[in-house]
Amino acid sequence: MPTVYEPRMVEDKIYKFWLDSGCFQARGDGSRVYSIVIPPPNVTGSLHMGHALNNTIQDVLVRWKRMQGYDTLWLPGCDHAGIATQIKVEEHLQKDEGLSRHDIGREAFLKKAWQWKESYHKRILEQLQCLGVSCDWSRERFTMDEGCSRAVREVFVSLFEEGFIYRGNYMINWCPRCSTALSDIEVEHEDVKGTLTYIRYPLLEGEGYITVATTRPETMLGDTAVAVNPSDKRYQHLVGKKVLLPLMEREIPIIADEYVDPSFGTGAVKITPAHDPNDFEVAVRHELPSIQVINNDGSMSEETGPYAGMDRLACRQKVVEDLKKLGLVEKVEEYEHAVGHCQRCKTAIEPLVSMQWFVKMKPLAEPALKAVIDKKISFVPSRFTKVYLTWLENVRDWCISRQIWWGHRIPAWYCECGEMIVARQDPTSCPVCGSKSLEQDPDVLDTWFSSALWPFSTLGWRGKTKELELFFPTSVLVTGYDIIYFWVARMIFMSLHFMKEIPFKDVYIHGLVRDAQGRKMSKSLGNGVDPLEVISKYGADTLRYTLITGQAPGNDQRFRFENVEAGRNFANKIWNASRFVLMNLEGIDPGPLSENLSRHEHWILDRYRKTVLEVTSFLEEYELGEAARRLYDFIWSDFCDWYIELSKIQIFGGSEQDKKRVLQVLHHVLRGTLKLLHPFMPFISEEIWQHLPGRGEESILATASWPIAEASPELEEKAQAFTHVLEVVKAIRFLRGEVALPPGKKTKVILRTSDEYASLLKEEEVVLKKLAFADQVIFLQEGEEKPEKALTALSGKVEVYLPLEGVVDIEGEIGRLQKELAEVEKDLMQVSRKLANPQFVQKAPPHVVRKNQDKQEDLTMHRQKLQERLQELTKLTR
RNA sequence: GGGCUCGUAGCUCAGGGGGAGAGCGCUUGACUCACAUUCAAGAGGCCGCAGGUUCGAAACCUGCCGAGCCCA
Repeated sequence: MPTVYEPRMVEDKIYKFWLDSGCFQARGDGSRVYSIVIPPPNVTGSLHMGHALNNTIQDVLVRWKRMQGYDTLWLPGCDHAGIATQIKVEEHLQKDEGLSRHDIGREAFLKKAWQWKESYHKRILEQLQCLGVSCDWSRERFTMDEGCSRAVREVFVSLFEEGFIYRGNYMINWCPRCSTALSDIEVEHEDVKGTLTYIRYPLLEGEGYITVATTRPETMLGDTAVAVNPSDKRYQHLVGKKVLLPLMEREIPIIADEYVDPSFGTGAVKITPAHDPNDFEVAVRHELPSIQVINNDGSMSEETGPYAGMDRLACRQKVVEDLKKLGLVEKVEEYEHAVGHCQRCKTAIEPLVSMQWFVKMKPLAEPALKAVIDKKISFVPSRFTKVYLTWLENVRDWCISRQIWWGHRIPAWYCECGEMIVARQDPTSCPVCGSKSLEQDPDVLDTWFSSALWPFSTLGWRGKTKELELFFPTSVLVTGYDIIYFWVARMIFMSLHFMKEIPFKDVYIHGLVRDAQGRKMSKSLGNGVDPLEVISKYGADTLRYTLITGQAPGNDQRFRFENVEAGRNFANKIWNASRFVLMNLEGIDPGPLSENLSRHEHWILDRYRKTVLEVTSFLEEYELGEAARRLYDFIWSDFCDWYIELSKIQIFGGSEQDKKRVLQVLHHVLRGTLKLLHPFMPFISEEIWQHLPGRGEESILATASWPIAEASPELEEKAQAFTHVLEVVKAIRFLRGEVALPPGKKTKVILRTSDEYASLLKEEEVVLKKLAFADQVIFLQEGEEKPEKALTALSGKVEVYLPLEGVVDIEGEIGRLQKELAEVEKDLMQVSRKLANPQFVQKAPPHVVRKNQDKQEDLTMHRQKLQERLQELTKLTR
């Protein structure tokens, strides 16, 4: 084994080893089940850090549960990502061939899109595998594969038949660049600096005018009313009157509606039903006509007369100019307001009335709310419950038709007789008139429509498959908070409606991976870090470790290379600690632990036992970061810094029997530690495992059993004594550090203590010599005379002296001890004050009181010994 | 405007009613037979501010200030 861990020599080989063994495949043998369906990555491009985090979390959970003996299914797959992929393919087509999708036609375009899908799908698969994910590749799915498409069609037709899907002319969000409708949540609101233009609308009868304020003057061409709040005294006399709409010379009424906010602008607002969602609602209530003045491509419509054909923004300027000429612009104010932008292309959204397909949300949302309120589904962390609930409580109907080509085509046909047919099977003739001239709706469904079915469509629904029976509902969904609305909520209501069951029990929400400065990683900023580059440079285990430890549930994290290096160093530490154990185990089968263990062996076994308990319970609470950090501390500090050093005493200087016993302990602890480590760092742990003797039945770590630990007061007690020894070691090291003694320079150490500790420390003399670099340890009883020129430290009840003739600077030593004394006195004051408070003694739990009493006792003794020593040293200076 | 997160060591962040933690950085010393991607030792913090609850608050509650996110 090389002295430095080289992931590149290991990872591909190990992944292939796992695949060949079939250990990632769900068994389906009826044992207890743990299942996850992957949030399917988009086939638009390559994986980013967010994917790396998301999939690492899932892999940690799945590997852990697999080791616990569950029949685990982690079902992988990809999403066709309608608009996003279509944009990419269009760009590609334009760049390579200078053609638009309309130039080549629907069929040819779809062929290109499928080719795109094939190549990126392959890439994503490889990337996931580089990360080490333990997906069941035999069950991989794609949102547009045959089974998923069948499920989409079934769901669409069923919902239509049940009246949950309807088609109609309603206000939708239109992206002029993508030329498609979008759902409400695909619109991102951004504050934009704009203007608020105050326009005078002359009253039809008599003198005067009513002034309205608007951020979009060009839409006035489509106004069909002016509205005021019914309670607004300023305008009550005008309600029911009419104004003459300038430029258009149209008579429009002044109406009263609660929607109007009297404090906005002048308190009177223009109503443009065709281009504003709120105005649309007002128009419905007051039966106002709707005039479309902006076309789907963002140009002005025929309805606008002289403005027809102008771009909407150019028209805005022209309208204001013309109104100014007529003296109808009262004023123009600067104004900041939120403007909707297309999530995909960032173009400003145009609200339009358009013929689209919708899902009626209220009745579907209700059971989805109930399932979460009743705690059938839990969000982790729980604060995301509220995010989910408030959205669903206020949800509006979902526009699901998209005017693009890449996706599931809407299964609706229109006959020349006007009949509409929605069917599971493609119709050949009209059931009403018998005509064979049917045309399918050209639109496709919102990508999230198929994603909403993912947990059951991938398991074979609507067939009654064994997979559905065994693995549904799934155990947990792991995803980011950014798609709670898009995906989580929709999966829940679709599943409740069609499966009559929740899709998953827990929803584990993680944060975003940001750059080192805390900015969102994005293509336009160019600050993204490619997970594959990190993997090729540092190894997949290191990346996984970095992402997992950088994470607290639900919180964003920054990706910093300092942390990556820490992870790399950790991997190397594990590698070398294992190398040490394996080198010494060469040719030896250690067998089970022996009965007669030394104190420090009990100590490491106790530390290990606690680590097992803590790591396991952290995992149970989805505290993956804490679990990994806990393991880090155990491996680096307890196992490497202390125990391996201790074990060298017997390995290099003990009897054969001692050596064998130590190797048993080393082997036992390493074996268990590799298991604990495996979910987090699967490659390195498996590679070492394959070198480990005495694996028994457990030839593959990925399917080895998860360690079990129990409370053990006896072990704990035995281990406890050893911590005193370690304290003395630390005290000696501290004193050596004070005078910068190099480790090679051995010293004499004098310990003065009561009998009880003296016998413990005498028994552990070798340990003291080894770890504290001492060549001689002298024990003095209490009362025996102390050394004069020596450094002093206190470790509990043990006085530690380092007699260093010629090195000891008495003045310096006095100064140091005085500083320490001040500290001790400060602490002692605090504790004493606490204990002097009768309320504290009375009300605080007994163990806390006891603790403080002990502390007071220790500090008092400490103070006394410091004072004595200071006196002695002061005498020497005279 | 409503909701949520965050404010802890120089930096990045864990933690969380009863002795302030990690990694990196810094200082000192060391190529000691697993590892210099290392080892040993150390310095460094009114835990954002102000009230409240409590025997006890960095933690819980309220308000404020600052950073960010989501929704309208």
